[in-house]
Amino acid sequence: MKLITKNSDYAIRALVYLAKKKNEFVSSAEIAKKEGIPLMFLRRVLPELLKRKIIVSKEGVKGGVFLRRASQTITVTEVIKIFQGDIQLSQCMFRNAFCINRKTCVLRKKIISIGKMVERKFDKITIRDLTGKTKEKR
Amino acid sequence: MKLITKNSDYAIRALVYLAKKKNEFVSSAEIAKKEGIPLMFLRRVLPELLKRKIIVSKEGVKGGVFLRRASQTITVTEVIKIFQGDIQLSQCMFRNAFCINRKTCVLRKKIISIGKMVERKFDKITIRDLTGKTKEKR
DNA sequence: ATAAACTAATACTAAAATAGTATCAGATAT
DNA sequence: ATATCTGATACTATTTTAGTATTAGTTTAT
Repeated sequence: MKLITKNSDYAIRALVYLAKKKNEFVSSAEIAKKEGIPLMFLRRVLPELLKRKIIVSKEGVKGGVFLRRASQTITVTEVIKIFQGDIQLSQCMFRNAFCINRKTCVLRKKIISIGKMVERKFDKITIRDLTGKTKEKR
Repeated sequence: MKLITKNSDYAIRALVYLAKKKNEFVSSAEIAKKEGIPLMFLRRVLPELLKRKIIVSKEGVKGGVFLRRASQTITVTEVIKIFQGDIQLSQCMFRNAFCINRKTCVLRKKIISIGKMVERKFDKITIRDLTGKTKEKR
């Protein structure tokens, strides 16, 4: 049971890195190097963040990316959803024709609510929280 | 992000089925048929439950399995751990040599605590809870 | 105008996890 | 003796995740 894949992980790290450097274009090569992310992997991840308008990019020499939105408005949930979609349950609970109890299935309901809870937790974590610039909230 | 795999799912379903039928040997074929689980799959899952002493089995004609422990003592966490192991974090956070901040990494801490929370939630759900025989606790 | 430094898009391969199947040996009730 | 069951194990298929490579196009500096 893995909560976060490399896609999301790398994206989050990149965003945190950018949050620390705000207001200047940073190349993907720099981020990759500093954060230990495979460059080619990162270069497939960043355009997703661009499409969702989380970052701005500029092509060409002295190009790169930077944050488009304030780091405290970007949540971990948002990033995870881009790369991993919604939290999925055991799929047969939805699809399996044999599962007659689908509508009343207790486990299904419980798992859904646990998924929601995880989402809410991640929702409270912003990129800014991960920069170490803010004091931890309890 | 999938919370439960088929292994765990099928095992849980089988256990719930058994919990409803307590005190008689039930064949894996019956469980498979009634619960819509691929028979051969289930027959690989049940021995794991046997090893952990969650069920008792008898070979041969009129053989089968039944619950060894009271259904309210068997938790979903216990079953999930058998098949999925502990909740894993994003692994690079542990392994990646480049992650200098490992010890202080805020995200890592947060994910660990979220994982623990999920575990605690599943820990509160017993097989009995899933039989529909008990009234739901809030 | 052209070379170097950059991103965008896409196609591809590799590795790992998950899902499912098949086979054979042995136990037991009848 | 045989049909009905489990145990063990090896195998294949599918899906997801991870990572690489290629080509095209943009922009700055010279």
